Amino acid sequence: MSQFLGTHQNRLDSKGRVSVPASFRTALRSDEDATLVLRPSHKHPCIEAWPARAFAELAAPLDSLDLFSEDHDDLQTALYADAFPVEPDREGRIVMPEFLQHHAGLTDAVVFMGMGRMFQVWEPAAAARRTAEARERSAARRLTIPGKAVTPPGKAVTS
Amino acid sequence: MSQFLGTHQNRLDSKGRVSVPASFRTALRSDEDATLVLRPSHKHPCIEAWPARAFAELAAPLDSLDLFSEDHDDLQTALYADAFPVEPDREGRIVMPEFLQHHAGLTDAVVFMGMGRMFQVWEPAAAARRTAEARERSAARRLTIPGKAVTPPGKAVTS
DNA sequence: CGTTTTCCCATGATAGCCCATGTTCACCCA
DNA sequence: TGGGTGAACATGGGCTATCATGGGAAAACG
Repeated sequence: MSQFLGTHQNRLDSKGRVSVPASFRTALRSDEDATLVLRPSHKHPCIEAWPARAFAELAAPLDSLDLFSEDHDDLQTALYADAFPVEPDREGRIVMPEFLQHHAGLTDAVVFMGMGRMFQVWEPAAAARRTAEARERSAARRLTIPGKAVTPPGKAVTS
Repeated sequence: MSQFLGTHQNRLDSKGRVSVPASFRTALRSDEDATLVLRPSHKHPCIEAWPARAFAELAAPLDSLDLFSEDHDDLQTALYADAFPVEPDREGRIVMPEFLQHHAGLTDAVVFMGMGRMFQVWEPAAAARRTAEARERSAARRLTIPGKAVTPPGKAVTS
């Protein structure tokens, strides 16, 4: 299964490097291209990390938009301009661009949160808050994953 | 597909390992991938264990949800970030992540409860309380099993 | 030519792999 | 039907490969 699962904590060294958790690396290896695309999340103070492949798929819908529309322009800018491609070194580390460190408020320790197709990078305390919030809200609103693939998509989130 | 049935009790060793009950292992082997995905239940102080295959089916609908909805975000976080993939060693044991041991209040002995598509892992006393409660309430409300051999959609995932 | 970035090697810690053993359970045979 | 016997199971512990992390040397950059 090539998904990003679980939560891991590693350290930023003096050069701004962090080891990508081993399990995430193996998930990455299933892709032919080990490149990661880092971008600031626009919802949270964290960094999103997409495998190159997945990022491409994510961006693909852009092509269907009107090339000269405002929306297209904005989206394109938002999506591409803030993106940093990084390649893990042979030890499996990546360097966190200064800009992104600042966006996520990273200092010493960093937390990697698996999100399936991609993963997020957080400052530990912020990560704890976020997971607590997500757990709470999922439980409170009785969010549930629809059973089986039989369910027509759309009425997905049942109570 | 074979199912997880019955209740078994085993011990956590000093390294945090437990033997998965033999009958559950054979049920697992019917899958091509023996990986288990462990997650904290959000309804009970116990751990849910899903075969990789079943977990993938469970999570698949997430991809069809609106990428920008809050609900999707919360669900994704709650589902993936708290998930721990584990692979039984050749003796059929798995290591219980510290975090999950704490969530379920595990100390020495642990109870495995078959739940059909997946199974749960409990602290023995809590398991006893839970089964008693479940029996009682089923009897009181005269719950019956919905007809057909078809899996009831919706109910499935609620832990 | 100085400074920064990238590559490479070294090391301690950790987690996973593998072998060993006591015990229980099931099956077979007397 | 009871006892014996063998295999499967649960458990313990050692050892090795992998991982995370640090630092130094070479290369790129301005």
